[in-house]
Amino acid sequence: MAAVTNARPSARERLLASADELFYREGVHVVGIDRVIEHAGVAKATLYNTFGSKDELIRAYLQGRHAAIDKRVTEGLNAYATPREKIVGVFDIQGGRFTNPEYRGCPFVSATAEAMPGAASVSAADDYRAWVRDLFTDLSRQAGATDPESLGQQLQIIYDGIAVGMRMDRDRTESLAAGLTLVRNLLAATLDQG
Amino acid sequence: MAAVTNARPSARERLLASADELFYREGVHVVGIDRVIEHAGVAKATLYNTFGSKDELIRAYLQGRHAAIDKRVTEGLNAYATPREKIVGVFDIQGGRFTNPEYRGCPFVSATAEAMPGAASVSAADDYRAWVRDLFTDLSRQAGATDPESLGQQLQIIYDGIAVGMRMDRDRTESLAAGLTLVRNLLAATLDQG
DNA sequence: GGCGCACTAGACAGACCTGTCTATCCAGGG
DNA sequence: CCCTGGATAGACAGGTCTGTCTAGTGCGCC
Repeated sequence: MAAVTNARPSARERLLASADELFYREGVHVVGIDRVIEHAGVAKATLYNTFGSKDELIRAYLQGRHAAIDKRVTEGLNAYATPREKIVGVFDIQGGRFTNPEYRGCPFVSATAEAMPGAASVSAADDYRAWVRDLFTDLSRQAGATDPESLGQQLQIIYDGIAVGMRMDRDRTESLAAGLTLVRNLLAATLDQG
Repeated sequence: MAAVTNARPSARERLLASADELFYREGVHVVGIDRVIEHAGVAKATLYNTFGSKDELIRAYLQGRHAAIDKRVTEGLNAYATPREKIVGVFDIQGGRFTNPEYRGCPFVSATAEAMPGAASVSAADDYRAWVRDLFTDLSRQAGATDPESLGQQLQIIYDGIAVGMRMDRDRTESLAAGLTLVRNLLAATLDQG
């Protein structure tokens, strides 16, 4: 007993955790491979055997962020009863992240800000944005919107705008509060009566 | 005659034009000094004599963008009669830029995406964001909003959200149209009756 | 003519980047 | 026992980055 399968995480897991922390905090262009492997305690050859290139490591980092957000939002939405409440719920759930002092903006917006057209980050960001759009559109449809695509897109605009404001402006709670007001008024105007 | 004061632009002007083009199209981190000076046809020593560092060149580039937007918006707004129309006018005027195929997102969002805390780009972006905020807040006040600060912030969220969507999504006109709908509904809800 | 100044070309330093390669180690399974 | 496979450290190649420095050029103005 005490086989102590203390199981130090695998090299792949440590690399991803290190990449997630450093890439998010400082940026995918700013952080070099050497810092990622040094922080992970992993040899450089292991990184290239596992991921093949820095670009693919960035893709894996963004896919991990996507999966984590999906899980957090999907599970969090169970606490909300109606589709309409769930829409506001998305902003509540993500707003909790946004107000974290370590929040540095949407990782997909940041990673693609200076990406070349074919970069892995771009396709990872496309996937994420499609997921957000579908989430809002589906909830809008369930809430009985007459034009759920349009409402979904408007919600995504607010979602993006809040994320930008919370990264770049001083008072973050202010930005989140204004965004929530915007969402509630939008839902009232769109869903109550036609 | 024909003194042909063809007046080739000064080294400073050529550097700024080159930086504006390359930094905006490809990103301030991606484009190196060598490419800026080569495209400008200017010696490296001249760049460092004129601006002192790459960081200050980036600041000058962003200040130039800020001044150009200020001029374009301020002049464009003369065509709109009421404060309320002017608010929508800001989105019309900037929307024209957003739909340009060379649009690559808000230069301040992109330049600061991976900037270190003390970088020149951060303070230039702070100045720009304060200008946008004041513009919307002042117009909201003139339009008779009961809480112009709140309305101004909500408008900035929409403004930022449109810019993000137009950079990252396929169909740009769709994003702009949704944003304009959002703005009009917001104004109707906020300004008509109290 | 001659002075000063803005500019030019380009080498150079020193650091950092991604990615490859060698050589070694160690644990688990047959 | 030995073999395999994943992991290790670290040198290395070849390139790029910012910023400095030297040396020289052309032009306006006194």
